Amino acid sequence: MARGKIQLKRIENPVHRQVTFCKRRTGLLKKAKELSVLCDAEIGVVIFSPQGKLFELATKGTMEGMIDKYMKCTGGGRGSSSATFTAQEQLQPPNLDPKDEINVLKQEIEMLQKGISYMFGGGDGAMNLEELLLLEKHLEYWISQIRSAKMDVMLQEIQSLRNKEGVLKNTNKYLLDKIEENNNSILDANFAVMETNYSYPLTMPSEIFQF
Amino acid sequence: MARGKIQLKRIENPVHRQVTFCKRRTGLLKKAKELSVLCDAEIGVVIFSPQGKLFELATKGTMEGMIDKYMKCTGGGRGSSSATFTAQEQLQPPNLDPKDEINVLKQEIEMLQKGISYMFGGGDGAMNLEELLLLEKHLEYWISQIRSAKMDVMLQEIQSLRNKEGVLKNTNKYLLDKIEENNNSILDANFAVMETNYSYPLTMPSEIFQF
DNA sequence: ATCTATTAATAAGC
DNA sequence: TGCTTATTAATAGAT
Repeated sequence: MARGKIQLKRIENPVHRQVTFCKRRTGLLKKAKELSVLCDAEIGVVIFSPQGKLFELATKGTMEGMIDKYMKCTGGGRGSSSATFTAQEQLQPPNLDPKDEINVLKQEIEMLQKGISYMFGGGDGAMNLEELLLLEKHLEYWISQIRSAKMDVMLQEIQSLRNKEGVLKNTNKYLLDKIEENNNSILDANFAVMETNYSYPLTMPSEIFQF
Repeated sequence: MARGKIQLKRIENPVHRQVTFCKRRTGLLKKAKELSVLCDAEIGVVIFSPQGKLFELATKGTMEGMIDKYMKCTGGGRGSSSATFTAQEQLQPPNLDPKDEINVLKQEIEMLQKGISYMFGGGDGAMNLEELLLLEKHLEYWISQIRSAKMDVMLQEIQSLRNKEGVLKNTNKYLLDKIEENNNSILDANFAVMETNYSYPLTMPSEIFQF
């Protein structure tokens, strides 16, 4: 997929093959993780390099758990090497084999980690313990900071508007008083002048003051 | 990788999720096959859909063979299945005594739970796994709901205050117009009346209108 | 399922 | 290995 098409056949040049193996292995595991996260799927990938080196990925729980699940699905009663782990299936608190207990605990941790990743959206599910501890320590602070920032802006806006409201109400009162006074002075003047044709409301429409 | 970036998190829309699952599952298996052919690697992929349906690929021999090979690799040589944590090529600190390992993991879990309790303030640290899973699934929804509720209240307040502001401004304008008119009518009347001692401001203190 | 506009992966080259 | 870049491949959203 770059600088030229590739042929879908074994790369003969050993160097090229090794480089490609490394790159594509990474890509494949990334894709598997993405699929798992995006679609809530449980995925296990096992890769043996030509030299027999193992690379693996289990997106939920352990690879052993995946294998057990796989065995059940395919109905294969064949115990094979995984017979050891079939007992792992949700045996409750009573006495667990240490290895099983470790697996159970690891699963729990992974789920907790995933939960936290979800909370923080961008998580790729690969947070380590140190990061999580730091997270724990500063979480409340972060949350309060973010909320407080948003809150400040909105409260400021509300306060500003309330101030405006107060000023405007005072202004209205002032203006109403003036009108009253004008009115009085006009009435006072009436004794000396002819009635004018002009008229205006002495009170404001009441709904104007309805809040 | 198309028509817009995607966020690396569970797709909430079930239809989209299903479609994406189908497409990416195909893509993943294709990539696995390519890697196997190009680099002469032996690859096994197991995918469980959210509904538990199984999809698999074994590029050489059978999946069972792969599993056996895997078991030999993990069980025999390299201690423990390091698949759980970050899955990939994470080398674990040498071999821990199983009992120690269990204690370490238990501590980790406790700390993670504490972290989550912190986030939710009221937590008593006694959440069980099921609760945590539920939490994980609905967390984003909860957060958005809570924030949206708060936001609604504040936006409503702001809108209400803005409305008040508008009404009050209009009222002020109306009142000012009336004063102007009154003033004019008084001036009109002046030709016939004696000058009165009464006076009033023709304009409002300017700072009243400063916002 | 099919069709594209885009993003993502990656072959080459250093 | 780790970058960078030119291209190809995968695929999100729409149909």
